[in-house]
Amino acid sequence: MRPAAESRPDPDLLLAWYDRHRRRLPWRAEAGVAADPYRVWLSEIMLQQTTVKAAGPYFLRFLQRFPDVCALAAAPLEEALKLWAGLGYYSRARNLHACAIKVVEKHGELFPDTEDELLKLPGIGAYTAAAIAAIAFGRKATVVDGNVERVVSRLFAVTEPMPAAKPLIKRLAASLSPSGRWGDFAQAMMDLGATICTPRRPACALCPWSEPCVARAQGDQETYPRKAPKTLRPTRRGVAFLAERADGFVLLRDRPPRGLLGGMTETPTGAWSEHFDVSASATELSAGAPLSAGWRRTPGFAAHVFTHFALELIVMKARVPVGTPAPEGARWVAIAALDSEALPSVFRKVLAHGRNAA
DNA sequence: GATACGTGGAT
DNA sequence: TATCCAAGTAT
Repeated sequence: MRPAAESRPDPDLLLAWYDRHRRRLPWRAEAGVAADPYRVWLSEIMLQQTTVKAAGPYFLRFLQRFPDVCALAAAPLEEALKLWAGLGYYSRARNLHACAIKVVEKHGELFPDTEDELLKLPGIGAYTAAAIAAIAFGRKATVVDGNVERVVSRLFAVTEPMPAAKPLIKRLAASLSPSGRWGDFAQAMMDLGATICTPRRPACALCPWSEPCVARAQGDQETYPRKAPKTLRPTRRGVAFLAERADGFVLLRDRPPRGLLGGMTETPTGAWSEHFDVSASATELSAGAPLSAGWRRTPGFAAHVFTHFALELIVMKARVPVGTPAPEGARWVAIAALDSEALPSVFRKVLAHGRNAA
């Protein structure tokens, strides 16, 4: 017979732990100080599927450039995309900008303070609506992110695999109700998952809820949350074109407004396919080039891994005369100015690969 | 419900 | 090196 946990998790115990271990984060208000909804919103969008460490510098740069929702709404989308470059999931930046405009134009420059209204805004889903309602406005809300899913699945030993278990986990999470302090409680749940109830080697000895944790009692806490088998990640291949002018300019163009890396800047590239012919000649590879020039294949390739596929790009390189006009839709950009372009990491790799090649 | 959508760090 | 993972959302 398995040992059973003998009590239910006490929300006040978690809040007491939170008060002792509260982390200082760039977007987090000091204890007892009202949070700024704009900062809460901005941070929650940035933290979607993104580590605290990665989001931190971006948050500070955004806040400096766009101190409030009006500043963000008044700026062109391109400004926001440039500041977002490198952070990933670029639809977040597009929705962020759209949301700012909507808040200014339809909500009198104030974020709505209920989950239902927040949910109607672009880029705000179930998690973020609950998080903003609780953290920025102190509303009662069940905030369930990946941390909370892990904490709850262990507390109650939920054996149903993710993501099918999400509704059950939400109900179980909702059963953990503090008597107040909903924002602190939400952050405490997430902090517990981030620092104690970690995916691997959870620090159960330091956990305020180790006693009522069913998985801990069973000794199989690391096996939660259970997950369905993952699918394979295919490799796509293609060609990227690096045209470099003698005076230190490279050819860039803008990607379509939606979809993968939508609205961002790229080095011109052909189609990416799982059935790409790797043995093609330089002439064949140059067929999709943005302009005619002496294209040469550089050794190796620029490799990048996305969530649902890996990418290997052959980098074709050409030196062109200073007077060469940019083709329709493309533009010459000074190498010294690349840092201020909305260039995703994959294209920074292409540039590095091509420019390092002989 | 399944899939598209980035990136960099940890193990 | 391979895999997993991180404060999810939109379609």
